[in-house]
Amino acid sequence: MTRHSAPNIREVAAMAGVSTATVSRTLAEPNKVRETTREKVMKAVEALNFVPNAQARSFRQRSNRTVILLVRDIANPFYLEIYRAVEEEASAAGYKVLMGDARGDATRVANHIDMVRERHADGLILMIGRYPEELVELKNLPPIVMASETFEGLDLPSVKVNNVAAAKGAVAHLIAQGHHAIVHLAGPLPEQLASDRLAGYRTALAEAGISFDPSLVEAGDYSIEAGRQGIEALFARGKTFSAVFASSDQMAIGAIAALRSRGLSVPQDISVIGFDDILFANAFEPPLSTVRQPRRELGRHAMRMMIELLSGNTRPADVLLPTELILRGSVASASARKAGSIAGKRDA
Amino acid sequence: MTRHSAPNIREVAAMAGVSTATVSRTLAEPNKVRETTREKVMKAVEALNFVPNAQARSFRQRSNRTVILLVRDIANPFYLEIYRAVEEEASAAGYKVLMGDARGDATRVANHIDMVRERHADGLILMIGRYPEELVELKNLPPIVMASETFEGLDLPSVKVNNVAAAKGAVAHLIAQGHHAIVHLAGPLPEQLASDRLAGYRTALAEAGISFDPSLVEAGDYSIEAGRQGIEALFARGKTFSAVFASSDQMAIGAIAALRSRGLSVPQDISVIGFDDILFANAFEPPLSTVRQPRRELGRHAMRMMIELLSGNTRPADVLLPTELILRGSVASASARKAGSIAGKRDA
DNA sequence: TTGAAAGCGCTAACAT
DNA sequence: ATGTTAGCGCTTTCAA
Repeated sequence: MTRHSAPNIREVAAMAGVSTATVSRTLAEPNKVRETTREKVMKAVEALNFVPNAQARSFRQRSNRTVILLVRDIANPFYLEIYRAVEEEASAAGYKVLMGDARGDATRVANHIDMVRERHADGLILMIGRYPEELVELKNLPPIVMASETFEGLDLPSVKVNNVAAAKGAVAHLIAQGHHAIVHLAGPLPEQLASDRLAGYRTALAEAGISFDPSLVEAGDYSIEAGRQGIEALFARGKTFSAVFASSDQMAIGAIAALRSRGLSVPQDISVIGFDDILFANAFEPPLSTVRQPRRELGRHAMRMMIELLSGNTRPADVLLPTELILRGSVASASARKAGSIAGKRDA
Repeated sequence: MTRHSAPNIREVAAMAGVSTATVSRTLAEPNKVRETTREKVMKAVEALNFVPNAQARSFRQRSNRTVILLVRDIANPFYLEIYRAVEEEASAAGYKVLMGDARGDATRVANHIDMVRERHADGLILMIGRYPEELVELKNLPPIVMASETFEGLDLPSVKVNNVAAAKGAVAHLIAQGHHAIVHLAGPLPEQLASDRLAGYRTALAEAGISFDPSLVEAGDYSIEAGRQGIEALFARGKTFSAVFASSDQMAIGAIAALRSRGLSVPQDISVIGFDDILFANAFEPPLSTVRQPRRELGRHAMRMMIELLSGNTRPADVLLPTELILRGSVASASARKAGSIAGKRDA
């Protein structure tokens, strides 16, 4: 005689000769039951191959220990390491992580917010740049933590890097190498993240006494394709420049591909700095100079803040993480540029 | 007077002056209630801002319309497009997708299997190469669909490409270009996927009358780093070769980086073909020749098969998808190689 | 077409 | 230390 439906807690209790409460306790807090009882229960659990129904539990407890990590674009490798860190931190605390892909589509964002309202998940870690309309009408916001990006004028707990300073540092490096006509491949303006990096770019120029030329700025969605298109647009407008500061490694890679297809090489003709330091940055040719974000820390903090938000009632403190300018082969000095080709250097 | 807890179906029923059953029906099957009733109910729903509790619903219905997509390594962009397709197909059918990362770690796989046993999810789409021990003891397997990879000796519904034929085609192309000493950067042997591609490689050699040299094969986990290490290992053993067939684009990219750091250039000195056609393949320098997998179709089929498995009781038919050899700049003919610049000193 | 009522499987007061 | 019991919010027979 074979069982076909999963056993429930009552059957275990019956077999062990105890109440369902005792079975529940044995499984949840084993040290709160007498050892002999625990043994009886565990024997029944194993005999019946009992697996507690998590749905019933989370229904009862009104929490399913699941959070949604909603990212701007899941195809950007930048988010993967963040996901990993979030997931590690989460599973250590008994949480699950659902990764969602916004793809710049408002309805997709709305769907994920609904999942929280419907209690599919307890909270939302947001890595998107635009404030979702759906949240406006909600009187009680669900538990939300912002990671990497923030919305202007909305006070949500956040963890991010100092984008203004990071961008300024990257551009200052280009200027120090003798570059003056520097393109900025920005994120989608006027989002906060994109604006911050643009501000850093402008500050670096200003401090070097270089006047800001808005026509050297192209906005895009951080994708390879956006980088390609940004460069094409500049050429189409007849702009000349000797360096590019891109707001993502993907855009930098797209930009380099576009430059190459115009017969320009990097860094001999044009220097390029990206942002993020994705895994591919170092394997790329030339190895990409970039602003490294501490993704692991970003993810860990985001999840920790979420747990804090979910368990306590305190609003977690905002966190600002440091960046690091990683110099590889995609930048050459403007003078070397005139002198000729410079071989790129790669990390171990 | 502000509400602080979410309203439940009973409050809606009370306000609308109907039973909870009617509210439930209005929301689930609106055409089964009289229009006037429907209007009353909807008015109450809106007044109270009622959002049905999905946890209670799935608890009651014993299904939460969630499937887990468990991938080998979430850092490999190959899986992202698959995820997208799975997610699209899923959300069209009212399903959610949870993406899990196996990272070659058995306990991580076990955790995800437990999630299904605990009814956190209804089914499992597996994109991993090793049969999880945990499944052996289970008498009733949870609903599982294999995508891209399969386990030998276990009959699970699967969707994948013809790896033998695809690998054979890629290697045959290298041979046609005059290459004889061809390295194969394989996946983790003896997994099915890795074995199939190795078989294709061997078949192509055999058909060209080239004898198989096992020391030209290096196994790895499809990562950039694995590609790099594979090439280093070959050099360490003093092997010479003029072409590389890698079992993933990531390995191909790692291989090219390693070759470059040895002063060898691609394709002038060494030709390289990858597998997958990830987004970066085309932006890379040189643009990577590769075997394109129909990721979108792979994902769509996997999810459709899962829905079929979950709703019907039929075992979905296996699906075999075609691949396409994409020729870009990373392959040159062996004769052009002799004519052109030889930076490599290793192979005389 | 609608309502009454019985749970789904579990946990957490409260009682013993 | 253990048992009793009352639900969590919803769906779904079954009856009316």
